[in-house]
Amino acid sequence: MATIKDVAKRAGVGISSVSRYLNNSGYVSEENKIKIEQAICELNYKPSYIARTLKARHAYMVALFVPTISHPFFCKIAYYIEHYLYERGYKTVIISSQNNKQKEIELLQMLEQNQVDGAIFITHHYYEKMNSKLPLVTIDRHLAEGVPCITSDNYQSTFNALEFLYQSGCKKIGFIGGQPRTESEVLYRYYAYQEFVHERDLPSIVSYSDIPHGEEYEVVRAFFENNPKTDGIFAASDMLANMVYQYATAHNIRVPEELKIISYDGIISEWIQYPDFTCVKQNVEAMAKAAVDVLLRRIKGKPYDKKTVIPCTFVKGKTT
Amino acid sequence: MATIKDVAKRAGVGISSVSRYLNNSGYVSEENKIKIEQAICELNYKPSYIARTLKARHAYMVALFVPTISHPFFCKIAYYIEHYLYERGYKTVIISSQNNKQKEIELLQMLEQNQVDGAIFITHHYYEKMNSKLPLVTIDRHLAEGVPCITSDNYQSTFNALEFLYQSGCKKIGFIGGQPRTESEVLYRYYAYQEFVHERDLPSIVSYSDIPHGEEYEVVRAFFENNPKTDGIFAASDMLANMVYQYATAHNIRVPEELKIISYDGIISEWIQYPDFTCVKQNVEAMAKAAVDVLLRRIKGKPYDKKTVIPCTFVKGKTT
DNA sequence: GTGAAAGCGCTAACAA
DNA sequence: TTGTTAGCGCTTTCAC
Repeated sequence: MATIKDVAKRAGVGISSVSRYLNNSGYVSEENKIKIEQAICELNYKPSYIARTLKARHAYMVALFVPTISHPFFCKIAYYIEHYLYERGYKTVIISSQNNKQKEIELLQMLEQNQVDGAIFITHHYYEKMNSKLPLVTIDRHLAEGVPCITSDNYQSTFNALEFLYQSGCKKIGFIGGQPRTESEVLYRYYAYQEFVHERDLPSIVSYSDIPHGEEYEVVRAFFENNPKTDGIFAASDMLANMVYQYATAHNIRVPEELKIISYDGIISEWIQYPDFTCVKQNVEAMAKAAVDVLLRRIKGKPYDKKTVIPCTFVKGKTT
Repeated sequence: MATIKDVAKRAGVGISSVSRYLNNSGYVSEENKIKIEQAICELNYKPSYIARTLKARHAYMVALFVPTISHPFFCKIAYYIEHYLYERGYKTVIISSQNNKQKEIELLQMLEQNQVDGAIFITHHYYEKMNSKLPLVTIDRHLAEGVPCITSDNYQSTFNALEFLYQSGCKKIGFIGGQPRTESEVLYRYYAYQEFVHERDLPSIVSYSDIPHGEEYEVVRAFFENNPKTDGIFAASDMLANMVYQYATAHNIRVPEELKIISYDGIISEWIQYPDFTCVKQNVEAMAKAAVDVLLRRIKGKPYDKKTVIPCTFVKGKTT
């Protein structure tokens, strides 16, 4: 590996001239520029990021913390975050935490050691140690006082979707969702439902618990056995909506004639396109862009918004 | 940020004693150990990864190159790769390349600058510059001579699946797959089909082209219009299998009575569980583990296998 | 305009 | 056993 020293020697100039040339800082004569360019080319020299980081105190890396990267929503947002970070010159270190405290601690160390410049969180844990000084941003989660948060308008879009079901004639509208373990923007989907049925004087038909992975169908089955006359479902995730549809098919309940379904997220549908769910689609790309933007503002010491709300899109499909 | 110097001063010892203490190398008296521990604690000192890397020439980071992280197969394998790398003390930098040459070049730079210690490739491009000296590993792709490759036994498992269709009574078995743009292990799914129908003296009914994202259904439709009497389908991916099922449902073709479907991958099915496809499941976790293992052997200069073949699992569902 | 020199925080060889 | 010292590759004053 050639170093800056080798380049300087070969070009017959000083080290700092090479450095100035590389960083476009200070003056380098045309004559020397050419010599340096040649030397760099001949030696196939690449400046060391590591050494630069040691001096400059930034690594151009950001850590992305997700509960699991193997999930439709998280991998999609990871996709856009990586994209926008890359566009701004940053690499993405992925940490699939499995709610593993140890990984959280390592992240803090990475931050403190300048191995990464900041972090984006999309996770369920609450971390007391994460004070607002560190360059953090969260998506859909409240981490701590002062940590900026990007979220979709869970409340309003859920409310609108419910209104749509109501206007379509549903009188027994159910809510099926997994209960988040911590304070999270996702809770607002549930709040919106409760306020909606209260306002409209409708019955509250709810399945809202911490659903273990793989138990989704069982939850849906139990829901329908307890509430067979439900004529509209708001499912808080793609996966649950699919289970509802599957249950309906298996029990000869016609969708949308007898049962209308609206799903939140609309991520899986892009892959399988069947059934064509009516859904509230989170604007994942915009959320990712905003997260990157706010984080880089923090890193660079620029002013930023404490909270950014991204509107959802209502997509009419064939299940309503 | 406290440095090793601060710790040494506070503990009243030399810098190298602290370093020795931290790295468990060389001798440090019990007395000094305690003093050092205290100083570290009081100052909340964390050794700088960056500075260490500069000296030691490795970053404990690995780059993972995928065409897109927003895809069931790639995000699942990314999940396991991150897991196993983490277990071995390495972080994962994700690069979602979109077949973007520029990102490839940056990766090479990262390698050359020791910003990452190695890379795992799951991508469609062929890169001439990637010589076998660099610590690379590929999954399901041939990159270049000498770059070790991890792959599932595409040929044998496809062949077995076709045999299963045949034994179940199918006489007109079709193959639908997207054609990889480069030499790839995935090609063997197609080869296996061709040899199978040749051996059994069956007609070759094939749709095999480079399918643009979103065009899957159109491809399936065209296939069935040209070959309406097909009674068995081997779909080279989850997504295509779903499209086939969707087409069948829409055209009142009963599955599995009139049409049997076997899907390769079986990843999406874990998310949606419907329909319950018979499928050839790649052992993603084992592939990831092998990739990490081979890569770290390369990085550490240990001997490794040029090619590792991971067996697939045949899972009987309700579409056959 | 330019280059020598002083670090960034750490490791490791070497002298004490 | 310990501390001093010379780098790792780069950036950045600061004299020349």
